[in-house]
Amino acid sequence: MQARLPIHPSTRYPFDLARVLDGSQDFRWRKLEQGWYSGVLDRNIVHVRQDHDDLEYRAHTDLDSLLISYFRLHEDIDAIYATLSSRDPDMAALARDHPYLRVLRQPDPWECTVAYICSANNNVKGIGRILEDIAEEMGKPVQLGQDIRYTFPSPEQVLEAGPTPLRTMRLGLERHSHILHAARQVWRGELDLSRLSLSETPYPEARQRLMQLRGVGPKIADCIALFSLDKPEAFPIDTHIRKALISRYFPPGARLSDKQLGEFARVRYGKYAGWAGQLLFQSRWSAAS
DNA sequence: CGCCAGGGTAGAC
DNA sequence: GTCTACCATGGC
Repeated sequence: MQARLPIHPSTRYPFDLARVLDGSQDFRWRKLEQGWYSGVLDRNIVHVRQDHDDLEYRAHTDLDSLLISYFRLHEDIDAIYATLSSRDPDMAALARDHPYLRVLRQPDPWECTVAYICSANNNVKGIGRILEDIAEEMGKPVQLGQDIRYTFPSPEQVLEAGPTPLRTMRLGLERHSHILHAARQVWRGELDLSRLSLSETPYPEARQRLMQLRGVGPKIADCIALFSLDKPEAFPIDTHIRKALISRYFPPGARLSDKQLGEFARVRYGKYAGWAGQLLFQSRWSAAS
């Protein structure tokens, strides 16, 4: 089926599909012809394209609510940017320079967890390659027209496949055992990811639970919380963010722990600190030194 | 060939 | 709490 969704119009911070998807937090989007993109969301293959203030899509079933949630089409993006800008002149400038940034709401926290376990000391291309390899090996094929993709395997599917395929994929850095361990924790119910996404589970608790997984430290826990658990105050601190914060707000050579930097960011940027962090990340190569 | 990539862990002090 | 070696692979 084909369908079309209205994009909540924002004059100041317009929606731009290509800029949202290219090099975004979600690694499995592929570019097709004529502005179409191919993705797999929650076991659905979907093609999306922007037509002015509409989002067109092709899929097997009605994905209106899924796409509205994923792209935050009904959210007041202006309000988020306005909050950040009012709190910090530096953020106002960054918002002007990067008006197309959106933190996507990824529907499957499990896939997000695996993705960011694989992000440690890796680049975007490498992360995407690992995710595709895992999906092709252990997921199920889904087809739309000539486009064949693979669903991301559930923890159960990963466990059924056993340790051998993950090992032979040579993921590096003990990633295969981290993924297997995480699959066990989730499958046994010792870690309930869907419960972490509820508002009754506050950010600090969600973060702490995630960090009980092997290969999930503070940075990766924050990525999972921000991108798939609806915790906008989560503030992932990597090497770029560390440098950006210190160069903008502290004397050169200042020594601060990541914990101190995270607290600083949440106090300074407020509830949407995570969005501020993404703006800093976007400007990582253009930032004045 | 060497260096880097959106870190995490374990062990040392 | 802070510092360090080590982890493994692909891209350039």
